[in-house]
Amino acid sequence: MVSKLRRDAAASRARLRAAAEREFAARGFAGATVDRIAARAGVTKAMLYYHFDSKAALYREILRDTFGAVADRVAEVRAAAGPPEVQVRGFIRAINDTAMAQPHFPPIWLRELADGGRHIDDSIAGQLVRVLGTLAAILGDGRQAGVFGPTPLLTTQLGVVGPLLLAAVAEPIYERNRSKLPPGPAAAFSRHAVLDHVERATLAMLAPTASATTDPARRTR
Amino acid sequence: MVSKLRRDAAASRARLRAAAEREFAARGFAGATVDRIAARAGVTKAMLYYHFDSKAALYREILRDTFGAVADRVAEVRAAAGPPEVQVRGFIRAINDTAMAQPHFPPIWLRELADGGRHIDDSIAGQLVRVLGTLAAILGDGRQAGVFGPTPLLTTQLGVVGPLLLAAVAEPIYERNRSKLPPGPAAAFSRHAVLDHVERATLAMLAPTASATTDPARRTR
DNA sequence: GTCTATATTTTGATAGAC
DNA sequence: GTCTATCAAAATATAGAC
Repeated sequence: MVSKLRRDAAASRARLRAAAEREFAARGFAGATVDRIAARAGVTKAMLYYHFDSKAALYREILRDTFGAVADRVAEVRAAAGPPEVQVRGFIRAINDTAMAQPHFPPIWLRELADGGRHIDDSIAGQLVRVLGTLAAILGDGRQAGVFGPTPLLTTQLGVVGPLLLAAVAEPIYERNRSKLPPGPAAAFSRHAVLDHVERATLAMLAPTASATTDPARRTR
Repeated sequence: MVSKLRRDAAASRARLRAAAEREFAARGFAGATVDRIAARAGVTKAMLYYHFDSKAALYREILRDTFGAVADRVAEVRAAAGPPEVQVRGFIRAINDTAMAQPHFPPIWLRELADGGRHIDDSIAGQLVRVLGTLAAILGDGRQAGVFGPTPLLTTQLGVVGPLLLAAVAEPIYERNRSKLPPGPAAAFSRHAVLDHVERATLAMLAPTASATTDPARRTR
């Protein structure tokens, strides 16, 4: 019966993980309560402390796995090689796909940024650096191939994740307040349109002729 | 001595307001405590409850005033008239200026979005609608003048505020982890560069030739 | 592995003196 | 207007039975 017990234990743990992802996404670390997480998972609070050391440890495990999944996805994009423009598109789509497939990801990332990265330990930071490192490698390729100009790494990342993350969390708010918004097709909302805008804006910024995307005050060319 | 008392009372209230802005920005509504707000303000918790009805009421007052200030600023941009492109630049700079002048604004807005707008009452929503209405008017002008194409209002807004807000909250995180980031000028960070990117990307999207910024699946032209 | 019951701390909010 | 002292609710975490 060990296998039975193991399966059940794994199931409880998985249910707690999923419940915690939803709770942390909806209310943030401070706003979440272990009571609600356990209730959402259909188990008791004591079970949560059997499977996880603490509320903070559970939260950090989610951060680590989520950013790790993003890092893995963008690493696959880079491993598939291809022209730099295609890899940049792949990077953008990897972020967007993750945001779509794991709805807890955008609100949790936004809150963590607003928190100044309070819960980011070394292993979580390592995943974030992996993501940034992959983007840097893609941009470096493009620069060497002459298809990209001087590449402002962090501006590029913010230009990608900013609109994509905000679109994810703003969508339900827009829907809920549709009556208050100006009517007509101009105010229609589509995450696909945001993704499209990000792709165009990013590739335009990276084009060799767009030299002014660097701060004029410190241009070195 | 009424004036003396009044001045002191106003000073306490102002100190509490400022302390609350910092506390809510750093920790969010749920993470903030009235004890810390009072301590930061140099008064006691009882004073906080003398000047404000509750923690939530204090928070909502800050939301209302902050978004109201943004709405006022963009309204000034529009009132100054000028060509649509200039007004769009002015809109973007108004958001950026507010983020620079009131550091609590970006983290609070990001958290409120991640929260699904939980604390947004009707009067706060009214300020947000004012901002969006002003942007819609600017884009409408440009469309009528033929200098803008079909104008996706919400995509435009997200393309503007996404990178600007994220740049504001990410700056200290980048600074703190500079050693972990790839070295060299490519990884240098500049909020001015982000602002510059947002201006270019937004105006490029609005150009009449950029018809594909609308979701292809629902293009109606 | 899972539960009930409980200990402990923190926190929002108030009473009452000055 | 401002403070000290305190209450009551909520929340993290654990003990101990099954």
